[in-house]
This record gives sequence, structure tokens and C-alpha cells, in this order.
Amino acid sequence: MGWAPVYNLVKKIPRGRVITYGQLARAVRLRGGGRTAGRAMAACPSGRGIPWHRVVGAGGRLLIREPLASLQRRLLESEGVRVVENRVALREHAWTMKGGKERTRRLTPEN
DNA sequence: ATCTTGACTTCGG
DNA sequence: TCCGAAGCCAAGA
Repeated sequence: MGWAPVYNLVKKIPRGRVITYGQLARAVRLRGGGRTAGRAMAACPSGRGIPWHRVVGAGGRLLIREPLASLQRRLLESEGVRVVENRVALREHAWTMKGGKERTRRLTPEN
């Protein structure tokens, strides 16, 4: 599959902000939801300036396993994102695509 | 074609 | 807060 749309959006995430896999999946309309977003990011090519470290799990949890885990944490902290107990404060760093249709976390899916 | 593995999320207990 | 279960789906074996 082509993950290009995913990477293109990730490239737009500004320094100091993060997005969740679920949010990313919805924004790009991935059929498999967050899981698929995760697959895409796992296959993320390096050396192309894609800020992969700015993609986190629901609730701001850092889900990446150890080889890259420490790198992600380091990169995030290097841009001012505080990481506590393997998680970042979404209330402060969640990226809300300005002007876009992504709203901040809707708690109840309509009715 | 079947089965396993994930950089997932949500819900209920 | 911490599981377990269920829904999801692509890739690799």
C-alpha cells in the first residue's frame, strides 16, 4: 500500500506537537484505524525528514519498543515535549490541525 | 488460502 | 490504573 498520505500529514506536524495513531488514521481515512496507522509508521522510511517521533498512542502513551523508544523520547524532549512515565501530556501538545476538520477528541460518538 | 504479529483503540470490570 | 476482549487490517511465513 502507499503510505504516502500518512507520511505527508506527519510531515506537517509542527515541532513540539504530537498526534495519535487514531487521529492520524481518521485524518487520512485509513480503513484499519489506528492499527493501520501504526503499520504505516513502522514502515516509515528514515532520512526523509519525517517526524515519526511525533506520533504517539492514545492518551499520549509512547508505544514504540526499545530500539527506537529511547530515541523517540529523546527527540520529543529535545523539542520541548515533556515525557513523564512514558507518556506525554496531550492537553498541552496534541496537534489540532488548524483550519482542518479534526477537532479535539470527541468524547461521545454522536447519539 | 491460513495463521501469526504487530509503533492501535475502546470498553467493561 | 491495570488487564482482557473485541474490532481491525496489512505483511510475512
